[in-house]
Amino acid sequence: MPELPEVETIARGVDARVRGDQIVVAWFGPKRDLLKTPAAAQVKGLESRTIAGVRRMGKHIVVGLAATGPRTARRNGVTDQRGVEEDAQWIVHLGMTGRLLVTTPEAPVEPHTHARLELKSGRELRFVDPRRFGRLELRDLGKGERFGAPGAEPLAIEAEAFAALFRGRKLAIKAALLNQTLLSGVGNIYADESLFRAKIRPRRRAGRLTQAELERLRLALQEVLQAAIRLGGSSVSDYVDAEGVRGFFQLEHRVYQRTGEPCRVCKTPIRRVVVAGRSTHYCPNCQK
DNA sequence: CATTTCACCTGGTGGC
DNA sequence: TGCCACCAGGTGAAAT
Repeated sequence: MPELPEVETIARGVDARVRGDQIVVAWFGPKRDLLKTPAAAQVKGLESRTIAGVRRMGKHIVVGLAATGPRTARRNGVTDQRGVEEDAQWIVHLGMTGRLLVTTPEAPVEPHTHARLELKSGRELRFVDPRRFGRLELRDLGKGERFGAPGAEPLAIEAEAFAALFRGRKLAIKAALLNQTLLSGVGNIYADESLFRAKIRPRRRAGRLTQAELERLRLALQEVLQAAIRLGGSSVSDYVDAEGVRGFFQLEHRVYQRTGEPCRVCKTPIRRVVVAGRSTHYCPNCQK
């Protein structure tokens, strides 16, 4: 479900609600296939630590953790942030159906709730994921386990570096956009939407795109991701942010899941094909 | 090494 | 209503 804009929206929302809070109790459910770090080690790394901040890296949510010391003690309900130094990271990947929610401990526990972090403020951070394609991991920075997304950051990459990613590659440009070791954060929706806006067919070989096409693609990708972040992401079925609010970018989709509907530019019916094993939508007239 | 295919899961939808 | 096929925002392991 979540690609870069959805993960960014969630990370910002969670950060605003839990930054500076302290984890009192960490609980993990019986389904352990989604734990990359054993539950006991995650509990140990989380309990009594302070949340230094929450941010996005690629499609991952990085929860920065710091030792709770006198400098982070809460005074008058406000946490003093001075001296908070991240010494561990809780890495959350949402997979297809994962959600990270800030609730109260009394809120009904939804089915497929796999983790609950009870916070000192009275809030609770929950991870819910029906399909269990998500992953939870604890990294100890003291052991040099700092998390780094493998691919380039799509919102920051510049023209030359972007072009270099695809040089000499024979695979379809759509498949290349989905490869997280090249770019981290692009998924099925934004691959299709950026290719439409750049007027490039998804099955074109990546290495055959011209310099001009690659630059159109980079700018289209950055624009579509930024626009989606502004609208809180795309809610195709059940995506919601940290507060349970849906995004609105699905209203701006020009090809994704619009098979057979008229192109918003030229009225040609949108076509669906399978590329890299994923549904791929494009306008056969606008995209060359 | 590069690229493709498939398995991993649950749940919703639409056809019969 | 039930049953079944198919589809879904992702990604890693296995095969080619």
